[in-house]
Amino acid sequence: MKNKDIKILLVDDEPDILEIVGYNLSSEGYQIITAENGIEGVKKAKKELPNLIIIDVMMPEMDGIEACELIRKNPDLQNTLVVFLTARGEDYSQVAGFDAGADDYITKPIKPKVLVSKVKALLRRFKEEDVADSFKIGSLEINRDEYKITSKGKEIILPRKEFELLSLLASKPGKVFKRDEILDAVWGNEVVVGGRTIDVHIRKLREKIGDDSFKTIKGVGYKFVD
Amino acid sequence: MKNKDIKILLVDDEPDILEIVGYNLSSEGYQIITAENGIEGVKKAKKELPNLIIIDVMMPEMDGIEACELIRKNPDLQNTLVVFLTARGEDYSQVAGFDAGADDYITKPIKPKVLVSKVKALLRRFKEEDVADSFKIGSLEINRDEYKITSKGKEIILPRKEFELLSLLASKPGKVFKRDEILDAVWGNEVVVGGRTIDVHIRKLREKIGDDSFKTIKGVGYKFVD
DNA sequence: CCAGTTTGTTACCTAAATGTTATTAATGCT
DNA sequence: AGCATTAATAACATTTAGGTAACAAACTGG
Repeated sequence: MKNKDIKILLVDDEPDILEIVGYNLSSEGYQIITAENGIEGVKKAKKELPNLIIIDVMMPEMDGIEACELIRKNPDLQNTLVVFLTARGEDYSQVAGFDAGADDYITKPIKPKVLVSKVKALLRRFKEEDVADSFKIGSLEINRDEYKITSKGKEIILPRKEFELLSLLASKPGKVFKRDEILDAVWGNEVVVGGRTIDVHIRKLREKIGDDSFKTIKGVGYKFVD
Repeated sequence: MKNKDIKILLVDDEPDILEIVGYNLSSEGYQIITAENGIEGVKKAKKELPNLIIIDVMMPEMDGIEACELIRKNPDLQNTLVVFLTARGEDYSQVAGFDAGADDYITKPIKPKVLVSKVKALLRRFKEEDVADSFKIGSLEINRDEYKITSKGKEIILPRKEFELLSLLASKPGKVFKRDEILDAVWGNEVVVGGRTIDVHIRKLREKIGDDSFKTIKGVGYKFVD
């Protein structure tokens, strides 16, 4: 999921805040929707189903806490992230906010950097859940995003090339990867390396993961077996 | 410490206020003690040693400011929190109140939700259990809200960047954070820092927290291990 | 079984990545 | 302003991943 597919709803009664926050987030590529009070905010949330809602705690008519509670009641918005804007020192709002189902809060005065990185961080979680770039093969567990490999419950640290080579082979157990394919995928098609390079890396993987996991098909390439 | 172990003293000459505040707080489980004037308030404070005192600024005989000053003089009440009740607009009392040693104030008319959240927030420090945004990793305890880190029971004070870096890495033990990710999260994606910046901060953390807790994955990034 | 070819293995080298320390710059606090 | 703390950088040291060479071993087809 790309940033342009992510909708963010901003709810604040101060147009200045809407503008500055909106500007900073849209320059990251996010789709921005705004609302100027809690009631409108809840309405738009239900209609637009944003991925993230940034809502001011202190607003006339309906405050952020109340709005958040309403939002949380809507089943379509269960997975929506809610972030509160609070004035520094309004400590209580954090507590009440978390009670109401907020995922995070940002204190005013707003620092664009903080704002953007917080939003990114929150949405990263969201993206990760979507993709889940990890898989299991027998006793082997590979998490590409976290760069983590677990073999028989034990964590193994692999250098980059080895990691990439393993995760390539293990991504399709049983498939024979030709040497050309491997070079393309792991080294890049521009890079030229010597003839023994792949072998050496395979060897290291055999040492660390287990000899039987890697089969050589002479004249063709290698395959990973469970 | 649980709510039922927390004592709150309410001091106000208006029985209505005592009742509404008392009701809302006792339904949160707090122990409530009341007093109808400043003199009685101070007396009960010394006797009961409450964790929190909510005291009206405007009272006959002895006003809240005076009472607060007396309370602060008592060594047994040094850690007691004092919150003032003031009518909106009585600006002077805030200033005078903080001088007198108040920790916070609440304006009338009292909104139960605001009151309760404010009290919760103030009392948070007494209750380590239900603190939001804090977590434990092995012998390490991180409380993001309070900017506090405890390692093996000993409190460690970390500067901002180090704190943020550590709490990032420790938030997902085992996950390898790529240098880019770290820069994004800790420094913000706009900031450009030199190539050795992360390393230097990692180094400081290794000094303070322990060398083994941080693993380097060359060409990728760092990870925190238990 | 033999010559040619492909792959395995080891040891070694180098560039790139990271570690370290000292110094400078920025920030915050009184 | 002046001190103390923190952050960033520069300069240098160290480490390691990754590549290679050189040789050994294994497979291949005839």
